[in-house]
Amino acid sequence: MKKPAKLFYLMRLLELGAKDEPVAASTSFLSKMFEVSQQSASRILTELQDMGYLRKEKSGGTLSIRLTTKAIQELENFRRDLESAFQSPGTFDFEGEVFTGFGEGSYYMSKRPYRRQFYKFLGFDPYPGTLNLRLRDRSHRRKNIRLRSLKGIHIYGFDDEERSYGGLDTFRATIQDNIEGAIIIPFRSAYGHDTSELIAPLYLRRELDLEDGDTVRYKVHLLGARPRILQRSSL
Amino acid sequence: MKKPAKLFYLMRLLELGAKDEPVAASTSFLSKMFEVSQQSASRILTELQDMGYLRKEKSGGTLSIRLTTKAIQELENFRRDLESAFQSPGTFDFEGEVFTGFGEGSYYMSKRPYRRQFYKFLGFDPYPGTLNLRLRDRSHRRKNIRLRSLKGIHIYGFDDEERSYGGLDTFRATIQDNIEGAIIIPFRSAYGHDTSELIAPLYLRRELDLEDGDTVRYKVHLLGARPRILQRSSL
DNA sequence: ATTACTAGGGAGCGAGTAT
DNA sequence: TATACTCGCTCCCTAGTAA
Repeated sequence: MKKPAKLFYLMRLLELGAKDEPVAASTSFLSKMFEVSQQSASRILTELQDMGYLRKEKSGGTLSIRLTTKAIQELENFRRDLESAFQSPGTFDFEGEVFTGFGEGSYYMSKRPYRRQFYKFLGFDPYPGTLNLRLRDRSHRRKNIRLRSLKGIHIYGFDDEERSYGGLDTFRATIQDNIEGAIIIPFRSAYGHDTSELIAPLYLRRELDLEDGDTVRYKVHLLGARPRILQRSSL
Repeated sequence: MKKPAKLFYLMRLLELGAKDEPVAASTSFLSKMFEVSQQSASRILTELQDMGYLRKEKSGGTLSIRLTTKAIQELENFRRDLESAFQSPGTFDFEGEVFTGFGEGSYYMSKRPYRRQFYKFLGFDPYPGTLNLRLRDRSHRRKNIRLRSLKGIHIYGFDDEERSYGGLDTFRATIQDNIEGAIIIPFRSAYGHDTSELIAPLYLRRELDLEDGDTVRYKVHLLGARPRILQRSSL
C-alpha cells in the first residue's frame, strides 16, 4: 500500500477513536468511513495489520480495531510535517542523534578555500568541525533523501599541494530553534542517507552542551540562498 | 486522482513553499519530491492544475508552481481534521451556516414521545425547535455523509391520532465549545447531506445570539451514547 | 448478519520517446 | 536541457460469492 493511502486510512481510524482503546468496527462500516467497498476495507485492514499498524481483535463475532504505537507515531510525524509546511513553508524539520564521526570534519572545515566560500555564500566562517547526526526516524531519513535531491548552495572543490577536495552542497539551517548554521552534503560523503552534518559559526557541542546520543532538532531552509547573518571576517 | 494522494502531493508542494509565492520546480525535480517518475510528476501536476489546485507558470523554460486558495483550504481542513483526530478522537468537527428551515422542527420536538426518548437517551429535554445549519465546505459535507452511515442513538418513531412520526438517529454534540446538545438525523429528512439539525436543552438562537448566515461550530461525539448532562424533568 | 477469497476490469505507473 | 505523449504492465479496485 502506498504511503498516502496508508496514512489516510490510519487517520480515519484515529478519528474513530482507535488510539487509546479498541473501537468496534465491521468491515462494511469501515467501507463507508474509508469510502471504499467492503471488500477493500477488509483487504486494507488485513494489510495494515500485516504492516504492524493495528490489531484486529475479534470478540464474539464483532471486530474491534486498535492502532499500534507505530501507527500513532507515523501519524504524529505526518502531523508535524503538515504543521511545519504551514508554519514555515520552504523548510524541512529534522531530529537527529549526535554521534562522533571520523574526525575528518575539522580537517576539511579548516581549509581556507572552503572557509572563504562558506563566508561568501552563507555569511559566516564555520567553526572547524562538523556535528554529525544520525536520523533515527524513517520519515526523517526519507525526507533527507528528498533534501539531497534539491539543489543547495554549491561550494566548489579545489586542489592543494597534497590532494584534491571535493565539492559539496549546503543548505542554511536553524539548529535547536536559535543557532543559524548550515548542513553540508559532500558529493563524496563518508556517511549515508541516515546521517546529516551540521556546521555553524560556533562550536555546537559546547554551545548546546551536547554529548553522543543527545537529540538535536534542526530546520533546513530550502530556499533563500542569500545569507541572513553576517560577521566580520578576516578571510 | 484519489483524495489521499492528492492531499499528499499538495502537501509536498506546500512544504516547498508554493503557498505565498510561485516555487521553481521542474517535473524531474518534483519526481523526487513526490517519489514517483518524472512522467508521473508531469501527469500529476497537470491533473492538479485541471482540478484547480495549482497554477503552472512557465517563465523562460522554467516551470513555477503556485498553489491556489482552493488547495490551501483543503489542506487546512485536512490539518484541522488530523489535529482533532489527535485532540479529541471519537469526534467529528463541523462548521455550518444558520438558515431558517420549514419550521417543522418545533412541531416535532414538542411531541411527547420524542421528548421522553430524548430525555432518556440524551439526558435533556430539548427546546422545541431545531437549529438548521448548512455545511458550506465540501470536506464537511463528505464528513456528514460518513457520520450518517454511523449508528447513532436511535429514537423510535410512533403514531398519534393524526399521523405517524418517523424514527431518527441522534449523536451527542458540543456546540460552540460550550453547549451540550445533539444533532438529529431523521430517517425521512426534508433536508439533504449538506445540512445538519441541532437540538439542545435551550434556545440556541437566543443563547448564542444567532441570525441567518452566522457560522456555528460543533463537535459531534461518535461514541458514548450514555448521557453526560442531566436535568430534572417533568416528563 | 459477518469476513475474505477469486476474477475481471480499470486506473495509474514508468520506459521510451517526440517535441 | 525541458514537458508530456503513447504503450504495456502492474496493482488495486469492486462484484460475486463462499464460508
